[in-house]
Amino acid sequence: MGALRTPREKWVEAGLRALAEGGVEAVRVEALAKALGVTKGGFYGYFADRGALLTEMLDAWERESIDDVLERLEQEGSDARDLDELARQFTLSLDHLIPIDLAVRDWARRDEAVAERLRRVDNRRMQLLRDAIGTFCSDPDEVEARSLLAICAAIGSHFLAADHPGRTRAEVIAHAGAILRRPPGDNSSSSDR
Amino acid sequence: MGALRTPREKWVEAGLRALAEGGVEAVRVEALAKALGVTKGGFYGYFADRGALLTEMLDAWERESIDDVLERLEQEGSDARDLDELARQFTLSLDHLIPIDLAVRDWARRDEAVAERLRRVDNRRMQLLRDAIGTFCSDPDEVEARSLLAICAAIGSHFLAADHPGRTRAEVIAHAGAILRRPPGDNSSSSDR
DNA sequence: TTCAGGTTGTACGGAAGCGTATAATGCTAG
DNA sequence: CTAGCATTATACGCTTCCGTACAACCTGAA
Repeated sequence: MGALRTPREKWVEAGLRALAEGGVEAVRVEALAKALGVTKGGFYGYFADRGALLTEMLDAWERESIDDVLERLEQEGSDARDLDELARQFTLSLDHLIPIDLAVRDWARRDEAVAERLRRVDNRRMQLLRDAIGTFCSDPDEVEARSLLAICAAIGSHFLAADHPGRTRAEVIAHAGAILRRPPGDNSSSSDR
Repeated sequence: MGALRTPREKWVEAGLRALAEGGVEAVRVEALAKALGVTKGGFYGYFADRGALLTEMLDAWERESIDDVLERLEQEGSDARDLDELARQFTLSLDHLIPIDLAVRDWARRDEAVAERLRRVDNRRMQLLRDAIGTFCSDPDEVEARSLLAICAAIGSHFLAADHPGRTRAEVIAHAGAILRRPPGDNSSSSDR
């Protein structure tokens, strides 16, 4: 057989890179070919059309986003129920995934199939947060609200352009994490008993 | 003179509608013309090119986003320092602006000029939040962190696809607001005295 | 070495989209 | 009513992109 010079996976990788940098609209067959140093000639041997590549890209992203984080947490003996550790693993393993993640979120607003995948990923992450926060917080409503704040901070801070005079964004985020980790005091207005 | 059938402003409005629905890439001259029931013939009498329209769209968005909210707050006698009231006015006046806002955020990740405008808007909103939260919170670091959590929740919840079993997203948001409004108890780990 | 297979380059047709040029149109003032 | 002028429609050239067709090419096996 002929050699497999730029295999299927290369196209997916290049597609995800383009997605991260320029959004869905930047995922163009001919542009990816140029980035790979070939022409689009071989592309249609692997994929029916551009849509097929986009689907496969989402498959890869969903797998990495869910499996990688979970495996990393479960296999390295770290405690998934520690919010600190969770945040660290998130930012570590998601590091290169974040730009893709953000692009997918915008994409999902206009494509229901993408939204469905994002829902699976987000539900998975929310459950990790609930478990972690549940270790020091008994009221389920409070757990849910804190989890929402945590994941919104993780997402939203990348979409936020505001400055923090005299501070670093990372410092403010750290303080926000401390707030969410604070055990609810008796001054809580909710019926916590 | 001839009549002004589809004035400059119509193009900007149509552009913002397209931006809200499909992102920057959906702002196409010929598509806007069709949406306005005309052809692109007259477009280039008002705008040098597509970029000029985009700039003008950003002008309009920035003006509305900042001025409208501020005027609404200052003129209606409502107390800008009440977080509840602030949140209400935000969701009210930003209601139809939210889709545009989200599209601009994604756009800003790839265009420094857009990021600069977004920074102005976000800084303005952050200051409103700081003022409101500062009324019941003395530690500046704590104020900053809570403001960040608040604005990230406002933004991020629109990019989040997760479900909240047995609850409404609005209910969880309401609880999150209650957390952020909770005066810091003595169990705070910060040097708050 | 030769040949058959998959793989790639090149060329094509068609659809959008931009921006320009020019003709048609319809107000509106005089 | 008419002439002038702003507005609009139409047509064009250009570019980019998609997807297809086919020829050229490599590679490994016979």
